[in-house]
Amino acid sequence: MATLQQTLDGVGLFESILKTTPIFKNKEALRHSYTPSDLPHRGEQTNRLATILAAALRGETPSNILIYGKTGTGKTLVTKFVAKELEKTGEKIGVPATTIYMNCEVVDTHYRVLAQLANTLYGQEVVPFTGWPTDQVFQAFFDIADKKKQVIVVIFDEIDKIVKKSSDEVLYNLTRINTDLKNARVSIVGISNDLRFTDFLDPRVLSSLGQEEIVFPPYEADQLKDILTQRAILAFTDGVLDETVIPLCAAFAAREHGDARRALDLLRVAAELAELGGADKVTEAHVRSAKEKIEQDRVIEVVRTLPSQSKLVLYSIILLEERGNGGVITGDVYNMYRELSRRAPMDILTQRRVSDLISELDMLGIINAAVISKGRYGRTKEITLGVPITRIKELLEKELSFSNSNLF
DNA sequence: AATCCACAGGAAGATTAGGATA
DNA sequence: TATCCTAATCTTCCTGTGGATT
Repeated sequence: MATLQQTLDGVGLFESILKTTPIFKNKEALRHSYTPSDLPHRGEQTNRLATILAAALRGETPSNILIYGKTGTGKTLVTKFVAKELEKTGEKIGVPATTIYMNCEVVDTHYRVLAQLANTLYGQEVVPFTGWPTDQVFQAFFDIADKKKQVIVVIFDEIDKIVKKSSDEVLYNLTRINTDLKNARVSIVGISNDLRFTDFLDPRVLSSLGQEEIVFPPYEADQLKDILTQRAILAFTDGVLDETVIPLCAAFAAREHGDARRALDLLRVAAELAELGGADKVTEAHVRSAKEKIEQDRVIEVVRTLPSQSKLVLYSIILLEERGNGGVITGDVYNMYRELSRRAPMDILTQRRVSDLISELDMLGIINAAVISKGRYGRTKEITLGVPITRIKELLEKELSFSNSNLF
């Protein structure tokens, strides 16, 4: 230890960092994936879910369940928690209950769902990523499932994704599978962010899937405060948080549909900023900068994943805004856009389409586009940028020149 | 009051990409 | 593997319109 200390003193780089008390004790406790042993303000939902699934332990088939709630309301956490408890208890009392968790953002096709189910039950890669006919995969899953008497609880997280991306056919098959199974029983838990996603569902699937429904309401500000306090005790060294920090994080997150993830992110990023700046306490100012940073990162990410035509439209708007002779309107943007795509060269879209792209950028919150009338001089959209441009401009120049170098 | 700009934004058809199906 | 389907993207053509100007 002494030699290490000497080395550091010699280099001097880490000196100041080591002198201050570290802010984090255990950063893991702030991650989304961290499962605390106690879930504040979700007792009611936990109990409902456990009560329904308890049927599995009595050897009956639990009702299928649909769980609704916006992002960061604890749906996934509660479900995973209950699922784990169910397996644990099942093992203890000798009633086999298997739970399979699946995130439909990743596992998003009919084939992949069945392959994942089969492979989890076999405990190894029996079904390859691709290649088999879908009904053969279904048969493989069916066979392994029915080998022994057991209840299989399949959890579809973000179930709305799979319905939108492919179809509800898998769900239909799974809801009917119990009539053919001799030993095993399958029940389904669907988790959805989208409250209206049942509109897209086949009514036959819906009636079977929605036997029970559990709603997770957004957290109130003081509930968020409790959650943050619970995590903060684990995550931080005592006394590094100003007392205004947690209430402020909670208030910001409550304003955005009571998202606990957002609240935790704010707290974590604020503390990281404090650490980076060499501060020994996290203050209100850090929370405010954290809010800005998170927002910027979000925008950067959105811009990065934009289709290239939209990027070019956005770049045109930025150039015009910088030039700064008054309000930017659709016609100007289109002329600039056409000039740029001609030079690129890229396909040139019609003004009608570009107008829609501008509206989409508006929806994403990157720009503000308001329809105004300039009287004799027509009706148009007046466009202003909704976010600071420097980082976006750099990003766009990098990405657009990657595909061609004639633009700049 | 009438005109008319510069688009907005709806409808419908064409084109295209990627997944489903045989 | 080929081709069939579907949903998303894009075009063409269109009607509608707030208000400064005449």
